[in-house]
Amino acid sequence: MAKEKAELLQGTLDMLILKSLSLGELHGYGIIQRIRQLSDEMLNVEQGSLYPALYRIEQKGWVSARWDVHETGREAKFYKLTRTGRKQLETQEASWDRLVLAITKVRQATI
Amino acid sequence: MAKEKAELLQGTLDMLILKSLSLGELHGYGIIQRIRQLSDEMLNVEQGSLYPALYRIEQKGWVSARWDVHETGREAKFYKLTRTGRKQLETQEASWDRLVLAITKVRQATI
DNA sequence: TATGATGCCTACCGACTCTAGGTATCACTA
DNA sequence: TAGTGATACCTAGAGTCGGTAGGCATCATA
Repeated sequence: MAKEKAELLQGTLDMLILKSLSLGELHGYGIIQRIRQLSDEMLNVEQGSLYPALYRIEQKGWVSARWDVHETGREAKFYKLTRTGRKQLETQEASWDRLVLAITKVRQATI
Repeated sequence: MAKEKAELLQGTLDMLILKSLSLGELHGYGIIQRIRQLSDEMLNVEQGSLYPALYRIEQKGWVSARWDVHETGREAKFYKLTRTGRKQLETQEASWDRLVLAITKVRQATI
């Protein structure tokens, strides 16, 4: 991982994928680019992390996939958020917020 | 895990332990209590998570340990942040801040 | 022609947290 | 006095997940 890239914590990748798909259908490689772009280059998801994650997420029914050809003429596998996936995204965002809040409390402690 | 407890993400436990020790020497069981208390009961560290984590952290030289008797008359193993540990805490807090910032950016995206 | 970007995938590793057990002491209560 | 819950330590094993490293194909560009 490049020196300036923030490393992902286990459990955050799913949320990032779901979030990027909530903005519209995307193929795998595009998810990586979207996350990198939206995070101002701070987050770099490795392909070896993404594809297994997509598989897991699809198994859980949070996304649906189909092969298609995009405007450049290349084939790619497009993923789309399902209704369940959208709910899951909300759940994960809420958990994230709780965790950030809790950790903030601990860090503010000065006793 | 109780329904209202936020689950820990892998990688956050070290920071919480180091932070709680930065407020003063503590024994293992006390670390759990301090984290729970400081987080307003939102974070509950399991013993099976804590003790191995303390061992790892001690191996890395971030804390030093000694057996002692505390005011209640009971024996306990007291942990103290080392200079290296304090540096590590700063590093981990900075990483955490970067990650939170990056994820916030992604989540704010609306395209 | 070759290199880099795009696009997909898998196998294996390493790190970490949790569950579930075990042991012992102490205070309190039925 | 027997039992229970809190305090205090520990370990083994399982499961999850992200990263590394590899492979393959296409396309544009140098």
